[in-house]
Amino acid sequence: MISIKTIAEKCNVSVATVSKALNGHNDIGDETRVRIKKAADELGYLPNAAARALKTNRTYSIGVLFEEEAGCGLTHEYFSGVLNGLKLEVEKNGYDILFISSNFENKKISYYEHCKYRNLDGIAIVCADYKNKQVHELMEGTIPVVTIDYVHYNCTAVCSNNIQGIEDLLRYIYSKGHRKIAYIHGQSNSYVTKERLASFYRTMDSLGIEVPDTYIETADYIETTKTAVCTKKLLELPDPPTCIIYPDDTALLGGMNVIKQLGLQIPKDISIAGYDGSKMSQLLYPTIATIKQDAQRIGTEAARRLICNIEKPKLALVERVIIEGMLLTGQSIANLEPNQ
Amino acid sequence: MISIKTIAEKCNVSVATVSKALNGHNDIGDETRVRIKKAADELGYLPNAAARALKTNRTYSIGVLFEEEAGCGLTHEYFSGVLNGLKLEVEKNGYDILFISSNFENKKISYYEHCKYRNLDGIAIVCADYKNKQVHELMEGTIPVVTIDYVHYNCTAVCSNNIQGIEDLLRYIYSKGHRKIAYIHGQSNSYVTKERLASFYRTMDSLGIEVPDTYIETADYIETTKTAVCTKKLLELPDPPTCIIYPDDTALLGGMNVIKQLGLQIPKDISIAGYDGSKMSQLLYPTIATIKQDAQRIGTEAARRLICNIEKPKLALVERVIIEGMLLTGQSIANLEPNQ
DNA sequence: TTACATTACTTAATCGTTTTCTTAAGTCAA
DNA sequence: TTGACTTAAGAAAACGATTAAGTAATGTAA
Repeated sequence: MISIKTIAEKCNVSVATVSKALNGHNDIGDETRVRIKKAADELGYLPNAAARALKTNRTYSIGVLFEEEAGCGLTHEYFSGVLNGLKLEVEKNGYDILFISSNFENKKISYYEHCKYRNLDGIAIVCADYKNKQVHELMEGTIPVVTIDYVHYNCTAVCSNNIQGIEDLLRYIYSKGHRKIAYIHGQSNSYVTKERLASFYRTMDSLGIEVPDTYIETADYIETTKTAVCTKKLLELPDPPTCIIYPDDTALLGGMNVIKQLGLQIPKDISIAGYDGSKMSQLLYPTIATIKQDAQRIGTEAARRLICNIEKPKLALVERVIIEGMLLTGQSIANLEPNQ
Repeated sequence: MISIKTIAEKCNVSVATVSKALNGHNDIGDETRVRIKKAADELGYLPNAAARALKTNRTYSIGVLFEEEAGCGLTHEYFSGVLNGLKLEVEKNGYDILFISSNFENKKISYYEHCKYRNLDGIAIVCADYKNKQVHELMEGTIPVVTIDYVHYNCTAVCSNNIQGIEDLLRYIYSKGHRKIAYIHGQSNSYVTKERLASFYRTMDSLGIEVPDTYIETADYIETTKTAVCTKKLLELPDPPTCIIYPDDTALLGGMNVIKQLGLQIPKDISIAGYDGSKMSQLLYPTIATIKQDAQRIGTEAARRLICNIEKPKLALVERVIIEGMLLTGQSIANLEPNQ
């Protein structure tokens, strides 16, 4: 293995000189520095990450927490988009990404312990169960953390603008003449759901529309069984809605199928909208009204803030970054006011 | 920081004794071992990964190559399924996953150099551009490698059974009475495509059906524009097919839309089939005939073989593992022989 | 009793870096 | 000439673990 020592011998200098030359210290003569750098190149020298980490307490690796509860996780287009953005930005800055697990040798340890053991420079929590105490231990520890779509007093957070997203979607639907709008929202305990639901009520309120309780249902994200049931229920109401908003584009499919099975047409008989702006939503027929979340950008931004907090601890800040989504109108919302 | 030294002082023994006690060497007395382990637990001791790696040349981390060329990559359900399986199995064995990039500090280095620098114990190539010389450098190096859906003389490979997959799909379509079957296949340079296409011709041959060249088209995976064009072209042939097989479930959507726009019904007027068995394919209306690839299992199996090769180099083997897919018949294939 | 094993430890070297403290040589002003 | 300063390099300790080699205390066989 080519080490600093090999170079030192070749150049007839000490290892200290080599180290300093390669790290750009200014107490090395120009001629010597050039000679050493040339030798390092020729020998194909690469520093040993472990040795460096041991000495400097910096690993240049970022831990990513990506828990997949209930089939969610890596296979979700939104989260993998975030991860992708994160990865690109982190790598651009010379860091690597390591997944945080709660295993160590044959036994279980906490996420935080795992991070300490691996000496991670920073942590990005992309997808996690925030009811898990271990996740809070992580956020309250001493390693810089950035959270995605979740706010904690001790961590920088990057969030999709769910409030604006729902408002935009709703105002668009309203502009097409809809007044009877139902909302099947996601699991009610999540941060994201709370924002979206509150924004739904606020926007409806500001539009002067009272929402009957029968128009609000709960279903899981991604899951289609429950949305199918809810859709049926909504359509069979004495005064059914003219438009249904789903938790996300995937969950929407459950409703879409029921609608087709009932022999109804979208958007002629019933309008529908999703959330996420998944690739698929724009490939369906008709294309779906939805809010495209800028997943990649959320990842990039999270990486940037995190690295900044790592490298300039004096300037470190607990920030709140909001990333705007974009309305995709699609063809799934009927125009109820042809005179407009 | 709690180190082996802290424990040694607390127990009045040398650091060597602590190290050996914790690592289960047998030249430590029972009473001492128990005392040391207890102290380690009480102090919340965790070994320093860097120090250990430096001394032992083992990092307990597995590099994953996951290149996203052209929007593919992490957001693809198949690949992220593989990654998920890989992650779970690797973690169960006390390893962590690190993404391999080609960055180091501010400059570019090769994947292989990156792996050497990080001292990775093994490498899983999940999604890569095999025309890239760097990928071959990786496969031909001295670090154990497992490849997914690609075979190289120097690496263990875990592949989805594409040959059987296409055969199963085709025989099912045949059994429903179809004889005029078109195949829009993926990019022709890939290993997977070659297998599928060959299997298509072989199966048709063994069924005694001659395939007109006009029934074979090329499109990209995931991409819908080209499949839309091809579908139109196929349907306008003087003697159009009764069934079209698409590169994958996503690319199929492009064709599906064209079909609907032409006012045709699936499967009454035209039958279609996909590949992958994506979640979405079974949520569409009608549900799609497709081959479900066992992505998670492919990941698990890859991890298992890789770790085996790492830990027992004497038994290390270049293996070829084939993972079977499963036919999902769906409702998208018309029954042309009602008497059957 | 001697010689040799066995047991249960300790000593010390080592992995590849970084960094503080020295040191030697050269420069320059008084 | 002397002392102070600057520059360019080296020596050595340190990071936290592992491990080969050494050592004392005990047991045991001839």
